[in-house]
Amino acid sequence: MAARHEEIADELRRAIDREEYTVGSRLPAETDLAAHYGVSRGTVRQAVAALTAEGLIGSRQGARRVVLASRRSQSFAELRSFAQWARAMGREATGQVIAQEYRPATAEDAVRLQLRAGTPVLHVLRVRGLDGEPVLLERTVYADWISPAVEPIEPDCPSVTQRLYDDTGLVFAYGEHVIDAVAAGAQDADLLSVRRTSPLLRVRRVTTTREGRPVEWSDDRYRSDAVSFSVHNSMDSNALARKTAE
Amino acid sequence: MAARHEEIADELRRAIDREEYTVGSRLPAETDLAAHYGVSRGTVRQAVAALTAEGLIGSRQGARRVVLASRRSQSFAELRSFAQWARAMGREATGQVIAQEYRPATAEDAVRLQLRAGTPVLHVLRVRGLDGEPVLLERTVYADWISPAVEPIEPDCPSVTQRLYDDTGLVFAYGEHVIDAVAAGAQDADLLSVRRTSPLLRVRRVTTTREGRPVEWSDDRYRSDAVSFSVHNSMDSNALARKTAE
DNA sequence: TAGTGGTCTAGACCACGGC
DNA sequence: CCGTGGTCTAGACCACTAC
Repeated sequence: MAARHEEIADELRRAIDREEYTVGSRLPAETDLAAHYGVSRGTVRQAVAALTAEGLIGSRQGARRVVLASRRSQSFAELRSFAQWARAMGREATGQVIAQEYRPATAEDAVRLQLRAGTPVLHVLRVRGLDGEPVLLERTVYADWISPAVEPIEPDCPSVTQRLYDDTGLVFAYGEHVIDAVAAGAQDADLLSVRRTSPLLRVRRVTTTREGRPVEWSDDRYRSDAVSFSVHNSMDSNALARKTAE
Repeated sequence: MAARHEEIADELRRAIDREEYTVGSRLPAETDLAAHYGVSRGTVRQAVAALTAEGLIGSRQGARRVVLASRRSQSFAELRSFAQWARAMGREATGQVIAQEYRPATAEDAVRLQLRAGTPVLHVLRVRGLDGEPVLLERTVYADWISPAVEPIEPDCPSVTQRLYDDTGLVFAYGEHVIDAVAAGAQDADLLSVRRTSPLLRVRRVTTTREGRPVEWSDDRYRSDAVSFSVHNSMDSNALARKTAE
């Protein structure tokens, strides 16, 4: 099933969550772990590399690895899908399509989705909520080749990601996010039940397939009193960068 | 000097930047790269793993690696330091301390900086700008053990990170960022030259040493018309997570 | 079916850290 | 000094892709 190094990484993560290894304490040496799990040192190194990338443990040449944190950051799957993220928190995701229509791709659409300008693309305006409370307004544009699979989905489908996976086998694999803050406009305020000019957290994102083919791009606006983003950085995974406005 | 796998990773990054390998094209097979660079397959794999974590290339078992992007995301050093980030963009970073004083650590300070409540900690309010235009308001609290090195720094020092490295050898290695949006308060508006209630991008962050010891924590507020954040995700480095407000 | 990446092994040497 | 992690090698087998 899963690779041996993944099993070992999981066991170590669980041990840290159980506080068998407490924050600040040292992990056993690579050779000891290798002996304990009956694998070679290389396999152990694959496992601990995953935890290091997650920021769970730190390492310095010559010294034992140190446990840095116990709470795992959310998984990639939870990031990709609003519904999966909600479920992981024990809350119920809701969704409601407000408007849905085909429009010819603008120049911007064409660049972001890597298709020809004028190609009909599907625009969807969707409000999403946690336990019924609206927290997110999504303005999404789907590429022409995936639109036929999106169009027939029921307006109140709680997880579009899951539906697309079930129907087409599509897995969202890579994404680029640009995060800033905007004042709520009239439509934003109305649909999110906040006052006009309230600060909203805006995330503009492009989602692609595992092969790098763009699937959708979206302007997401979150109620900032309800949702925030958390980014963890380490020397190994430098995923966050500041950007100036164009 | 640098490890061989890092040299190879650098060469591949440059080749992609030069568009020797264009977006969408395939990288040579691992065995070919190994032969070309005169190293073993394992070393090549270390190199391409770095590019994969950066989101530059994608891979699927059985198929050649594919080039996904050409522009590299900013380096970790640029993220950690406002001045280094500005310089990388060809702009000049400015800074001005507005207020600086010692206060006893609150319970929150004590938890975030892992020290005892009541310990005197250094609070610094600093405005930072790009080419003279204010874009960022930093409210930073420094741990007691680093405060003596921070206190004597000139109020208009453009790079505190660089000064601390020069003076004490301290390297910021890990950080946790929570990002949301807030409306500008009276002081925010005044110091950033924006109207009250303007949306600001807020980043609350904790910086630690490589060993995981907290150095400082800060409430940073960016003018959202001037700065945004960009996050790249891949299956390998899941650094971004949504968070609900507590 | 041949090629390719994913996984794993069993060694080796070096640089750094802690005692 | 000895233990540890960082690096590297030269092989092996398997699962999956592309043709």
